[in-house]
Amino acid sequence: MDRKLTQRGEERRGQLMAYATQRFAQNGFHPTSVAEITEGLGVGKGVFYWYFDSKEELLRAILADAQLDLRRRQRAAVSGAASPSDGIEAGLRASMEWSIEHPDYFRLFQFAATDDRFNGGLRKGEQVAVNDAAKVLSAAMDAGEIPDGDATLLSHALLGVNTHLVQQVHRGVLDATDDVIDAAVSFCLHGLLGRPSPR
Amino acid sequence: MDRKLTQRGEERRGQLMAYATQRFAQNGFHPTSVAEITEGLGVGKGVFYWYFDSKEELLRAILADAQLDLRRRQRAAVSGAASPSDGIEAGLRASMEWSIEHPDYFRLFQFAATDDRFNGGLRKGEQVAVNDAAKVLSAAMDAGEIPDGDATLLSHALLGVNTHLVQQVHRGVLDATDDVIDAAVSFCLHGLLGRPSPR
Amino acid sequence: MDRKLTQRGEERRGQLMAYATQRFAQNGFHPTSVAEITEGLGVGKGVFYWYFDSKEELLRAILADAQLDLRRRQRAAVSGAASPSDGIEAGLRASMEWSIEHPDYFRLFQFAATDDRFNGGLRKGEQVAVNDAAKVLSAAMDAGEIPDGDATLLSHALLGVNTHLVQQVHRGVLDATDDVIDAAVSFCLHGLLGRPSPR
Amino acid sequence: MDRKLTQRGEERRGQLMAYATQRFAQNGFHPTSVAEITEGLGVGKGVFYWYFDSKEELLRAILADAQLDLRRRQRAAVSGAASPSDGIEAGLRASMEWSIEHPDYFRLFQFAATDDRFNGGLRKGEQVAVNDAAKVLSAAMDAGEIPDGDATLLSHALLGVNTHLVQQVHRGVLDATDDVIDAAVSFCLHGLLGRPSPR
DNA sequence: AATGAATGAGCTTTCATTCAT
DNA sequence: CATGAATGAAAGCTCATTCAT
Repeated sequence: MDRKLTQRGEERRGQLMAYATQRFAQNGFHPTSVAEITEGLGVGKGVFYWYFDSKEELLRAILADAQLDLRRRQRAAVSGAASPSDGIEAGLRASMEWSIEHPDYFRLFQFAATDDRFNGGLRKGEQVAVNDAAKVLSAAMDAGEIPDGDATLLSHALLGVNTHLVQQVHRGVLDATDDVIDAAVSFCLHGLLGRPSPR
Repeated sequence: MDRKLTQRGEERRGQLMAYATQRFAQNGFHPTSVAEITEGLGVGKGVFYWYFDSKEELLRAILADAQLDLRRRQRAAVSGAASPSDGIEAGLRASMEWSIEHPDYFRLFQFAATDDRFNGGLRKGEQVAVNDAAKVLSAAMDAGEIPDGDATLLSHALLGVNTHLVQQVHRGVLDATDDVIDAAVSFCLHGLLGRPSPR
Repeated sequence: MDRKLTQRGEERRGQLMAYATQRFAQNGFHPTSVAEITEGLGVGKGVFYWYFDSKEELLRAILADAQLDLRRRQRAAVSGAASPSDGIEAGLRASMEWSIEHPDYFRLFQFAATDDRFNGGLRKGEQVAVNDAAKVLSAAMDAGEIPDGDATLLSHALLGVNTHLVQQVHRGVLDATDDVIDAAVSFCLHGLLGRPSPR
Repeated sequence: MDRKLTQRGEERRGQLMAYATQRFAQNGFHPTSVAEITEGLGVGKGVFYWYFDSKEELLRAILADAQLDLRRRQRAAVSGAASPSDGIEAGLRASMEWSIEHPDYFRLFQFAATDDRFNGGLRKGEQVAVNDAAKVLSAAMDAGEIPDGDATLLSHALLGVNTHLVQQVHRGVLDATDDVIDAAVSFCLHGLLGRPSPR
């Protein structure tokens, strides 16, 4: 679907994506029908297929957009960091903040992770982020700042903490205060530091 | 569906659940049809509805079974622990081991978490586990073993690490060696210890 | 679709094929919807897909059945012939009679010939019939009964006469009397004989 | 749609018809969408409906054009013939040559013959041609050149041979050499001559 | 003349569920 | 208990056609 869109077309496409994001996040992808989306926007069903090849493609487009936005945020945060460990912390904070600000995207990520049809695109993105983090961790290990360990594994551990805590926030189990982020960051950094070097 | 089942009936029910677990995990819940399940087992569709009220109920039954099994394993592990912190470690290890051993159940948990129709049952179970863990953490805090903090939040952090690393193992990103579990445990324990409390 | 069908199922399948044959022949394949077929029989839409994988498959099944029937008729006619030329005449007559008796099947053959999706199956059948005829013609040539010529081409010429005249009968341009068949046979035989070999 | 078209307009209309002819012949009329045609030409959908009232009308226009062209060719051929039987042969040859040169048109004729919505126009044209031929045949019968018979029926027999052999050429079953036409003509003429009148 | 967007009826197909046997 | 057949709402998607610009 490489249609050249007019200004108006671009807007419609955006509307469809925004509304679908909402419905998919609230109702689930499979239970949300294309008709529900177009009716919700008060347009004909054909409109949908003018802009997207299929319902699947729509979700993929949404996910790609969201990932792009998240990555931009992370990059911006990390690039302003003074030291490697600062970078890790900044990246962590940026991820969590973004995820808390975008509950719908977060939910779609979670769903997409359970479905191989969408998984692919996400995993590549995740891998990039994890690799970035792993590189920083490796550097820190080489510099003796943190004990040696499997940098990839540790990066995933960070991601796990991050993700799960955000999920609890969205579920209302935890409050969306800065404390959650602070606690997560603290937990992660100490987890990385490992056995406090004897003094 | 509180039918009293004969011996043979129990077996059939078990077959249905086992096969469905497989299909749901591999194909997804929505994309897997009831017909696929009954045909896969070579039985008529009536059989399915003799044992389950609906496809939804089937998944709920599978999830309940799985949770029960997981909890049993955790309880057994924790109950044999000498100290609170030993209990935390044992519980963590037990969770990860079970999750690695049961990829299909793990996938279904992940999926169920994204769908409010199934979420409910799981969350109660998760909450119980988290509360158990939080209690131990609180005790450890009171005993000065670990610094004060939000016990619930920390429990979720543990769960996040656990879950995410297992996922990577299932995805083949990480190898299913004991090292993963060791690293996770170490990461978690140090995360909990946080800044070594001044003495 | 290799379902084992009960007696009742076999009947339903037959009903669907018979009714669809009628509708496809009268209305055309594309313009006839599956709904039209099931509604015409007063059954649910699902019934259709219980017996056939798709509308396409249904047509293919109809065509295969029809071809089988036609071939049986031809074989029976030819097998009873005393001489080669008798066989040609008998086959020709059998073809035309069958085609005149089965206007719906005839129409579907005509349509299928215009659509590559259905063409395949038919052409194989046609080729078999043509080859059979060509063999007889070759024999007749060798025996000096008819002048030498391209046996395949001549077989197709016979088929062309046969087919087109039947079409005119169905259209009401020609009357469905034995005269048409007689005339066709005469035309064909003389066409084959060609310039009476000088003696 | 009796729009007066500018020079450029005529060209566009011609482009649309040419491209559609191709697509209809290759893909089939029903399976080819208006969008496919306009996109194939890189023009907007509005263009199509500027020149044609509907997809149906487009096909009718194509068929009418094709018929006109064929008839012109036949008329030219027949008009130059010295004798009635020469005329028959010339007409036959002209038909076959034209049909072999225009596979797309030929295919569309075949398709149109199976659909009552388009059949009408064609049949009138066919009838004219058949009547022309029948008149010549009648004359030949009266003159004792060929045995008496149903002139209309025989004309259709000629048409059948002609049509079917051309089809085989397009299908690659027969080679598009002059031999095919020669053989067809010979077959037809001898078919008409029937039992060589005893002298 | 031409475009891209929009319409919406209608299509093929799926599928959870029910039911006669 | 079990089966195969049936149901029919609803899904995803297509497409001839219209229309504002």
